[in-house]
Amino acid sequence: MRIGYPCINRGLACRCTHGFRLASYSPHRLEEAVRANLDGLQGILEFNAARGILFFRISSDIVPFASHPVMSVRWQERFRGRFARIGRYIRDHAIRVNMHPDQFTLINSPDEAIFARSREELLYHARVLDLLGLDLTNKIQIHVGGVYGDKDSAIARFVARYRSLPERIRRRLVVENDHVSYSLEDCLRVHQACGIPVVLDVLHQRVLRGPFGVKKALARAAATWKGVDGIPFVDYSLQAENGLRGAHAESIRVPEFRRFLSLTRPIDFDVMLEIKDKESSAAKAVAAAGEDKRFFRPAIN
DNA sequence: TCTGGTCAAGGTGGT
DNA sequence: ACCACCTTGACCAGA
Repeated sequence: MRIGYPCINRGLACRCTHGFRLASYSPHRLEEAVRANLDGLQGILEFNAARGILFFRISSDIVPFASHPVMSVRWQERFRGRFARIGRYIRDHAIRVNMHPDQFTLINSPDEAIFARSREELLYHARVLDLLGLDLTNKIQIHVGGVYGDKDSAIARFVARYRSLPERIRRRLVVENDHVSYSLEDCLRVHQACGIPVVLDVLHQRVLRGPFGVKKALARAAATWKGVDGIPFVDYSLQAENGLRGAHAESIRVPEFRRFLSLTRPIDFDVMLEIKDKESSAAKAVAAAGEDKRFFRPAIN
């Protein structure tokens, strides 16, 4: 079990999310942003590794506008060496990473142009992980997408489109349940049809299916992962206690997290904490999980 | 230097 | 038909 957080470290000055407006695009601007993002990523990974936080979601902004027609820089060649160095650091420190293209990436849209753009966006994400030289346990997670008035045909379209994707994308792609349209059960149907591994989002699952059965949900999601995919991971977030519906909590609630750990024993999995205060909650979760036999400690050297 | 409106992309659901 | 919300940060124009 590794524990991590997505994209942003709130305490460090380092960031890997430097961007700019499309209107201000220039090759120089792009190169500056990527350089700063790679430096920032390295800094965040070092911060994390020193604290036993060995799971991290790399921001899709690492190369701004990578799949947009405006892109005119051969960024893969330009930054090959820097990506390779960071990748070596990731491997040497037994870190696992993932990426999560945002909600505009829809492989089941009836609109072929939207699918084509989504495929390009997925290809970009695969290229980043390939440039880092990371194995197939480092995943790209997306949602099933829209319903378009008919869930059965929307799922069938997802499956057909998934099968048509290049192996380079398919081998890293995993699908996550959402809190509006596609429940865990829906994602398992998708898995049955095409073999894609399923990421459990613990909060979304509770929203759509009620408060019970976390372990069963996890066991069913875990069964969709093959050896080459590594152990499964989950997205863990929690509702703000007195906030509006859907509002995410500011900070982890350790007793609740401990219950989650004990409830899911002995299944081994990694945990992505989608919580506002990021590395601060991750450090608390690492401390809480330190007592757990599943928690991963790399050999020190 | 500070502030707040706005940012590539789509879909859903409420009015 | 239209608009807010998604999750939230941070860019950038205008003061």
